[in-house]
Amino acid sequence: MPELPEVETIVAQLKQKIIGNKVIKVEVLDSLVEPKIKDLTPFRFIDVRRRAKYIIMCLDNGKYFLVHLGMTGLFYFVEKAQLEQKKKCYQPHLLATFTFNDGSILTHNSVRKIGSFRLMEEKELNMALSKLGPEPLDSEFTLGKFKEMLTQKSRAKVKVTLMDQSFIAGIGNIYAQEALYHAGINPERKIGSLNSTETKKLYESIILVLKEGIKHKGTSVDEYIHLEGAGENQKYLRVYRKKKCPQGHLLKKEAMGGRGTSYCPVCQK
DNA sequence: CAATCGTCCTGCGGGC
DNA sequence: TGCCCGCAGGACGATT
Repeated sequence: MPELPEVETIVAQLKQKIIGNKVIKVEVLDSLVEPKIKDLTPFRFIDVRRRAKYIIMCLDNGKYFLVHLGMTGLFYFVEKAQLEQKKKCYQPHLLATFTFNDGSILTHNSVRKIGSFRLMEEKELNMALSKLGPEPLDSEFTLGKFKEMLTQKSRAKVKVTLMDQSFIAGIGNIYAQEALYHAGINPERKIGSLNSTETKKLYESIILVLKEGIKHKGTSVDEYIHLEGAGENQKYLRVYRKKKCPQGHLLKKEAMGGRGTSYCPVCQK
């Protein structure tokens, strides 16, 4: 599922491929968006950004596409010369198509359609993003800041809190489990029970597993691929969808916050 | 305030 | 062999 590292990877590649290109045609298969895209073209993309798990595509007319990939959202960028031979890759589960003046296309696809693709004015965009917590890879996210944030949540379970987008942005079920294993913390622990050493370790582990994810261009389990193929981070996972931890201990799997959660009863205290 | 549940959606794998 | 069931889960709103 696309979390911070997956979205970061896609955004970096979109920047390379679409900034400055003139869009001459847009099709979005969503009854809420369709009326809004009348008379939108032509326009150019002037920037692509990430906030939490959202992709923000900035248009040169002051409008924005705010995209959430849900669990199965993908982008394909196809050069004009390859449109025919690559049909099988970009046709299934098609939700949106941008056609550029050089004949290349950008498509958005999603098997389960649990995501969103909205055209917004700046005010709406800021409203939609206003409730998100801090970015874990920002320089402003310091250990001191993290400790201060945790004091507001002392009775909540640590795993559920890491996945709370209003608490901290961009962490989902994969990287929450990976960070907790790396930090040696049981996902069911209450925030208030973490001592100073554990808090520091968790802070460092969050940053480490997210950076690992970006370095490997995301985790390709189920549908996720980036614009140039599959990610590699699934090769480096420690507990997510695993039977044993790297130490060889049998993992436990329990539902937490309605999500499957694997953890090691030996390594994670 | 915390936690859970239902909702959206569809492919796939397990079980019989 | 084929079919049905349930699981996978990000975000959000309602409920406990």
